[in-house]
Amino acid sequence: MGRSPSFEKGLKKGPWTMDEDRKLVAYIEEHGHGSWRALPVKAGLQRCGKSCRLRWTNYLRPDIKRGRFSLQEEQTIIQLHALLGNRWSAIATHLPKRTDNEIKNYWNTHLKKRLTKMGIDPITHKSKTAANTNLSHMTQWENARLEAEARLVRGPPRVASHFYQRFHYASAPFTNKSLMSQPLCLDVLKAWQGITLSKLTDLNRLETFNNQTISVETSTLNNTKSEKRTSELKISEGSSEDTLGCAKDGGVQTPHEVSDMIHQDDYLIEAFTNHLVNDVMGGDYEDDNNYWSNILGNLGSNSSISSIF
DNA sequence: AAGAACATCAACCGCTCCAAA
DNA sequence: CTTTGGAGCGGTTGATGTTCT
Repeated sequence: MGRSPSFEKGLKKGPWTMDEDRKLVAYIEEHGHGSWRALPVKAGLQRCGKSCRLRWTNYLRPDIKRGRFSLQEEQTIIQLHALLGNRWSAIATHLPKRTDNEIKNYWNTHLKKRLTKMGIDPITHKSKTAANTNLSHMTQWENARLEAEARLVRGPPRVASHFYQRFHYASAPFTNKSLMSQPLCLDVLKAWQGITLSKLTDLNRLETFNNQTISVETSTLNNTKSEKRTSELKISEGSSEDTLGCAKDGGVQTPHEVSDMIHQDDYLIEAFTNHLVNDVMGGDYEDDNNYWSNILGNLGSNSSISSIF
């Protein structure tokens, strides 16, 4: 492939100095970045345009959140990675203020190892061992949920394009500020998850899971911090019918059934969307609580999964 | 205390994509 | 239609920091 342009021109490489950072920030704040290729000369930097762009987008940009990833963010990354693979830039669009590079690094240094430790293949996101039935159960349910999310991420559904627009572009229909600034498809699924869990409580459909009740406190879009709900999930192990319960009309649906239903029934999406827009979106969900901490908290400190974290 | 091993993450490289000529 | 060049993406490297022996 030959030598890089920066080598040929004798441009500086390696870590950026504070002075270089200052020059780059000052220039972009005054003129915008414009053509990255032309920027270094105009800004008085001995760097290639590519290096400047990287430094700006991954480090100097003012709208970047740095530091430790929240467990909520971790969950989002894992879910999106299952859905999108190593498409870091696509994943980054769902994590406001995080860069693709940062997410990629975090995945490679933390999350990948953690999933491996849990016996989950970080590429396929499936349980590596048949013995790990609890996790595969969870994975199965998660997959059904992710399929629905994939539909929303990939493009407009066949029905009701106006609904899609209202979701995909967090704009006029919503007054909540937190909704204005980020893609909504994930939130749709969060809401769905919350609704599903709350329905479980309503219908009191409880099965057993290793004789253990996992109590999951859910904070959905319509739940403010002070109005969190607690749902009890009991999952039947050894039952021929997978029943990580999703209750509907008094019955219990398996993840497969839900997945099929999602595939076959666009009307469901519209109905759900309707419900979400009309009944749920009004609430403040900035305090949407933490998936992992709740799960782990309720599993207890003796749990083998807890020890991984 | 010192060196080895491991972890982290900023930065680079090579490649693809895509718009403009 | 083909070529060209800029922008962006994902994989990888390597400097630095931290932990272990």
